Amino acid sequence: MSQADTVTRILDSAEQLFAEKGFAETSLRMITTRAKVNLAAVNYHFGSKKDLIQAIFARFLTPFTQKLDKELDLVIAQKTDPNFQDVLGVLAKTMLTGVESNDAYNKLSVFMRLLGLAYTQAQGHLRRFLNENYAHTYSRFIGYLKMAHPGLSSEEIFWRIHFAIGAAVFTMSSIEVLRNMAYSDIGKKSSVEEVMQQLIPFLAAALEQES
Amino acid sequence: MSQADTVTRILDSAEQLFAEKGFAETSLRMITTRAKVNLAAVNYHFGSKKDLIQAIFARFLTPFTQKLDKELDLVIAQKTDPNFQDVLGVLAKTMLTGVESNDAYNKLSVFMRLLGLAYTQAQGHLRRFLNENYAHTYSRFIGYLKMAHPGLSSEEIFWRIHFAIGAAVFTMSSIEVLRNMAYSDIGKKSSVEEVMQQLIPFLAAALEQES
DNA sequence: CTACGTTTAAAACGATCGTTTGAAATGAGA
DNA sequence: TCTCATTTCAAACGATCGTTTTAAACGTAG
Repeated sequence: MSQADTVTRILDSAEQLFAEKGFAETSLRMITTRAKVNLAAVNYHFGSKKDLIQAIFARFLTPFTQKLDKELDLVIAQKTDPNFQDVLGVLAKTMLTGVESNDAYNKLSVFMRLLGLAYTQAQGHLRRFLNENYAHTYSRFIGYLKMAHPGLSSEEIFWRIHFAIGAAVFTMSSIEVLRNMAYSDIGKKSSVEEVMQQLIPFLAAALEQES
Repeated sequence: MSQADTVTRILDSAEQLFAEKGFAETSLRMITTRAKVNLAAVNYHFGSKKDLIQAIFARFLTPFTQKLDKELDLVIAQKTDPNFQDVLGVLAKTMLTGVESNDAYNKLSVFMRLLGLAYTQAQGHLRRFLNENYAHTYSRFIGYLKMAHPGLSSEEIFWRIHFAIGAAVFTMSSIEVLRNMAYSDIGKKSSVEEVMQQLIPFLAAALEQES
């Protein structure tokens, strides 16, 4: 009972702090202080700092990829040849499921920032972990996109997807910096939701362009 | 004489290592070892690690923004009302000036990775530094984009530019990871140049879309 | 209540970090 | 050649890091 509390509080605090500062810049002492648990609790419950980082990604990604897999099953069951928008729609739907409140928007953007860090910061162990556990669903998703757009080469699909991921992840990664810049530039502080409503058509236009 | 060598060797080594590992993950001892200079040389010549980071950005950005300013002057002299492509073309031209060799491509991608880190990693001092020294040229550039596309609101311009920066910076930031992923996915290792030739039309399509 | 596995607590470990110190080496001008 | 400011060097500083250790507190089954 109190064990679960400790584990959850560590995960919550670490997630916040890692998203704010990055992995190397966040010490276990910061995490345990914010979580109001003993310093040794991280090593006791998770083993090491690396294992803690992987646990944070697993907590989000495992249910996420399960949900994504099921949604892909659904679309394929309805339509043997889903088009580009169908496939992208599955991703959008999965990402936004359960996202109604502003709070949920923030959780999503926190996790996208972590995803950005996973690419950006070295952390070889993390890339290995993500590859071993989630590459299957990722490949499946990319595969459907290829099938939906036979006119595009595999390379074009691959790079466009990652350009799009880049725009999304970078924006969410530095959204606080950007919102402050936007505020001083245009005098208005956009909400996270407003930013996403600008981002989606931007990505759609870029992904679907003719080559 | 030997001073300039020491300073330059430190800057070169630090630039490489920061781009590979990030700021916090790179120690002064790694830098001075690779540069083959004494550990104390960094503090002697630059003052502190923070000052070294700023010096690296200054070495690239100061001549870059000067060149960009001059190119903007040129375009304005020729055409009082440059269109969207004119303004974006200035940026592309400035970025690609002197970039013929593969080596120069790599230098450009190294610096874009550093720019990505500047957004991503906390480093409040760096954001302050960049803002104090280069915000003027940045604002000027954005201003011309607004003038060229009066149909778009300031917010739309702002966010689209940063979506595009995100796609570019993220791609260049994680280009080695992505090239390896692409290699295992599609069996071919794209060159940096090929990736940029895919990126440019992607960004153009996204930036210019009708709303 | 007692015994025992689980969890928490305080303290210390060795390693590494950025930075400072003081002396040795260097090199150009008088 | 001697002088003196500049630069390099080895060594050590205090601080902080992730991790380990050892014992105390806790909770539950017998």
